[in-house]
Amino acid sequence: MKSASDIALQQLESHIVRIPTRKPQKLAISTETGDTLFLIQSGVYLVRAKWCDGRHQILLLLYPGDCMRSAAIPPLERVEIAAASEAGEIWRLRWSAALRLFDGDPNVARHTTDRLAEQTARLAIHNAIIAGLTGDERVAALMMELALRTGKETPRGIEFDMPLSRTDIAEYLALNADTVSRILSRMRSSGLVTPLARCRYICGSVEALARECPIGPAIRRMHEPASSLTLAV
Amino acid sequence: MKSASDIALQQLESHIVRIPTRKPQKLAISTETGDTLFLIQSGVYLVRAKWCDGRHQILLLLYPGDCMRSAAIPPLERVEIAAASEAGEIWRLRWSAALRLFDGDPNVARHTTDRLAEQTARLAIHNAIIAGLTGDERVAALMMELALRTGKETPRGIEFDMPLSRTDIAEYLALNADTVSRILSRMRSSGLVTPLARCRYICGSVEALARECPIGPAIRRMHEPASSLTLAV
DNA sequence: CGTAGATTTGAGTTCTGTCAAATTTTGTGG
DNA sequence: CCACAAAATTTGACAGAACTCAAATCTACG
Repeated sequence: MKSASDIALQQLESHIVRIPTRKPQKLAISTETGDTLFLIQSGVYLVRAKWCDGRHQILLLLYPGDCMRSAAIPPLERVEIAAASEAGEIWRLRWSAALRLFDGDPNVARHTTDRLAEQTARLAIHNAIIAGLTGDERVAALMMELALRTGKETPRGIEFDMPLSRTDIAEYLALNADTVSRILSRMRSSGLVTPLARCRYICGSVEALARECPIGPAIRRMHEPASSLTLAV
Repeated sequence: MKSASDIALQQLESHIVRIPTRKPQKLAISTETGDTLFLIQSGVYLVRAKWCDGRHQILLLLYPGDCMRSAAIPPLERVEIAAASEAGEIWRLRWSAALRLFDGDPNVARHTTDRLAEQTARLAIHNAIIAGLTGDERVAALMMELALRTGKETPRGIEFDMPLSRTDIAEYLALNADTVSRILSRMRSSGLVTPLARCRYICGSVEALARECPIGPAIRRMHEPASSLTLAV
């Protein structure tokens, strides 16, 4: 069964640039390049901003199905989309081409617009996380996000990859890499998450994680697979 | 001369609810109400989220010309749009009605979509401000934002209203009201801004403010009146 | 003029950042 | 498969920025 968006995307074939990526690969987003739409096909990506004085910051995580419009990126010095997963694929097309498609197919326009609205909501909730939660609560929120978005159910809990290094986590959660390391040590010893391998964790109970952070329910609604925000087209 | 968006908005007359507001007035945004589009006509508004434990937080400031789609608001407990200016006007229409209009007039669709993308960029830059700047730098960023968005040039500098209370500022910048008060005292004594009256300031040099915060140039590009992001329709 | 609310300021505490050293992990070549 | 170097992570000790609590002061408004 083909969904409307599949059909619409076929019409775009000629305009889409398919970009397979490996782990540290980066796509630059500059204002000069012109307005661009990115469609995440597989893998996790980081939207990272770099400042004048060499400081970095991760604004947003992108998951499969997400859309990202470069005009929605603030005019910071340098912004890039960095591949966090070992392998992934991202599609790129000019916003003007997307607009032409939208004119012809309102359903695709709606789907994309709704996805972009979801990005906005994710930014807002991430704002709330950074602004209002303690370090431990922020890390718990990130674990929930990754477990719900990319995890797989197993008899022992939800298993998921952690594609972010300590530095990445710190840049995403507005913490220090040393502090992140300390917090993860505490989470390990309290049994909230258990490392299975390098960059792979298992979480016995997402409920326990949710109890660790005051906006747990909102994070669940935002990232849970069958969420009302994941619009069927 | 009528702009395209003016003409398009005329077609919407029958669907728009015009809401004049006074200072502490609040418009509730709930997921049950359905997807809604808000158009700021005049005044400054706060998008405020309330958490379970009674804590508040201001996610975003809205200025005249801004659009806000309720689907772009995260599923937090309670979210509301609060009037910050003494008087203002905000228009409300259902997203479904907006979509019908978009189908008929691609220009309005583009204008609205671009405005919503600008909101996303504003959220992202606010993220960067909260995540990476010190308290003093954050307040400087807020002053720049208000001065550039709502200020008027005078021989002595830019004059602007401060529609936010100390508590509001604290909720917006992820600080404590006491800390905000201390920072404002320092800014007064260093002459970066000078109070003219209750809730009214004059800033002698926006450049001096920009020097106080590492992402000053980005804030300028984001909020300056003739910015490339303010799209002419 | 008096009261309620907002703001300012001080003193002490806590969380997180900074710096440095130890330890683990990863990648490379023999 | 092992040894080695480079990078990432962990952990400790200390410092600093911001929070909490409390009291004093100011402002708006009836």
